[in-house]
Amino acid sequence: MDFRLLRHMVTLADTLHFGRASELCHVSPSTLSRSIQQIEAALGTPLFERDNRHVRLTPQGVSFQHYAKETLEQWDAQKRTLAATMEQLTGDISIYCSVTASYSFLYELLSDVRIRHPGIELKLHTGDPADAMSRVLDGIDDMAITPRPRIPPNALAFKSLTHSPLLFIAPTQTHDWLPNRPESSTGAQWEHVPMILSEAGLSREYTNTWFKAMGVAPHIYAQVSGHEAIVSMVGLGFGIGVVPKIVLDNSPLADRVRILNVKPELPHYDVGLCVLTRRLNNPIVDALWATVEEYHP
Amino acid sequence: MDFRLLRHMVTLADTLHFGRASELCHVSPSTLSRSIQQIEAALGTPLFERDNRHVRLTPQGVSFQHYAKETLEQWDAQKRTLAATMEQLTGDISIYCSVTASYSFLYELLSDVRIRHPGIELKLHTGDPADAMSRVLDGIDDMAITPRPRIPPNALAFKSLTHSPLLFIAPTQTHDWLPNRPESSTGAQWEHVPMILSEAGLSREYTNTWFKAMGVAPHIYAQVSGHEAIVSMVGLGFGIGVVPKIVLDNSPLADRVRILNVKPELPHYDVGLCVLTRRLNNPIVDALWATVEEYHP
DNA sequence: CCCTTCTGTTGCGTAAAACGCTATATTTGC
DNA sequence: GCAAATATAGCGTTTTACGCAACAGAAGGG
Repeated sequence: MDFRLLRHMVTLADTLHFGRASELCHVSPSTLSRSIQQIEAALGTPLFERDNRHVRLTPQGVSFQHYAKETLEQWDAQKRTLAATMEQLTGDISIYCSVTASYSFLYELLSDVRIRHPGIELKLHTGDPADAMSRVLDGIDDMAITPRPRIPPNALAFKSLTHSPLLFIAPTQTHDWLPNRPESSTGAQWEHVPMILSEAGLSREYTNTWFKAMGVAPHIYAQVSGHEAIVSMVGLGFGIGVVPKIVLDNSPLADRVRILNVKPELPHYDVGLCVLTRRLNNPIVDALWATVEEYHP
Repeated sequence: MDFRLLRHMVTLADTLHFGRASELCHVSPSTLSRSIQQIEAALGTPLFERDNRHVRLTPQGVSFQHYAKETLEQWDAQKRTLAATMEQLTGDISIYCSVTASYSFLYELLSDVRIRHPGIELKLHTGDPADAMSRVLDGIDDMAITPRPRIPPNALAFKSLTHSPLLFIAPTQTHDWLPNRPESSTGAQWEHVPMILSEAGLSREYTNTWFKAMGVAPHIYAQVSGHEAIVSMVGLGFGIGVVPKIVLDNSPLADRVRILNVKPELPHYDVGLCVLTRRLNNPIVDALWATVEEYHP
């Protein structure tokens, strides 16, 4: 069923005259006649009673006339709606990040996006940064804040936002298991220190590498998902943790822990935004990406 | 815009896969691809983001998907509605008749029609029978109760329902103007009798003819539209009236008037139903007409 | 890193359909 | 009874739609 047929039907219902209706529709009378026949065939019921001289709506015709008018109106309304949404960028973007990221640098970035593109709805999902990349690769989220991986998958685009040192943090209280000279670490000093580490993710990989270089296996007291919880547990005195400095800066429990001046230091954390390369074809994603680029060229 | 395109769009939106969607739609992938392009061209906005490997709805696509689903559903609903109305005859018929007709023989006829075709809505318009034929010819009413005209227009079909003598009625009280020997009428007897006649219509024509045969012009006291009012005025003693017997039989004022045994008698009144011949193509009109035929073969 | 597989799109020849002109049948009004 | 009006069927032409095959780009595996 073509909308043109509906228009023909409505016009004929208004004029009740094939000749005049066909002029209004800019078609020949025979075309109009066949249009009506086509609708009637599709419905299985006549819409007009007609002879060579008179045209009159059947009860079914009256019903269908209302239906057709409404349908055509809804079509126009839909076109107008879509035209309106085209004026500005409209749509959702979901971003996966840690709680810390949502508190710190991400906030000002998104504020700016919001002002420039009020039509874009941002959805922020927070969770363990270790899951970030797989969520983007699987298309669960459009973007994610994540430490730059050592070998970025080439389907992903990555843009650094900030660097942050990876720090050892200890409780403010003294404990007998604290390494006495962390500024010149040895495997023996660290062998029995209870460690509170990420279950997975880059910080865990770096820590593992660090311990391997020390020649000992870490004594893992707890594995935690999410850096924020590490601060809490360290603050409670359960052990020594490893978190990026930025997490500490944004933690309300920062005064319950202290930074250990450990040497050798852990590598810096290169935190950035990642996105599927092909998603940059999406104008909304691209608009956000472009905004990020201005902040971090 | 063809509904088939909408179906294609909805299917693709559900599967997000051209190959599978095209199978579900029983078309080739290329056809489906072009269908989507056609909709997008009509709307001026892309509905899907797609590359050679991924298909994804744009915000506009989400909006249009809902629109399309609803539109298709309404189409199905409309088809179901029309199919339901096709099961039984549905529609309006307007019948024009006198008050008397609506009280007497018409009532049982219409009761029967109502039982047989509950889908037919009967609209009864009452008024002066003199207008009946023109209202049918002008298409104001579908049918009318009317005395059979002497020369029926050949666009009209007519079916006798009942015969009724045309009667002279007089007040029950005596008046000096009453004809003393109506059973052998002369022009002199009737010359000064105040007559209460229809403004128009067959009863008036017959009465005019009758007076012409008497060789006098009637002394017309009042011209009335509608026979029922004639009974009232005669009952009040204003003059002698001419009405069909059937009107008298149904009048609550019948005991206020008496029938004059006038000779020569007026012709009988042949009351029937009339309809435009071409309106008999209408199944509803035809159904009613067929019912009448059973009553009056 | 190359190769295979998968998948949406396009070119093109064919098939279908839609369109308008004309003729026709029928009705209406004078 | 004749002329004007009017919806519709026939028919040739034009437009449109369809599917096959080829293509292009992307993902996944060895």
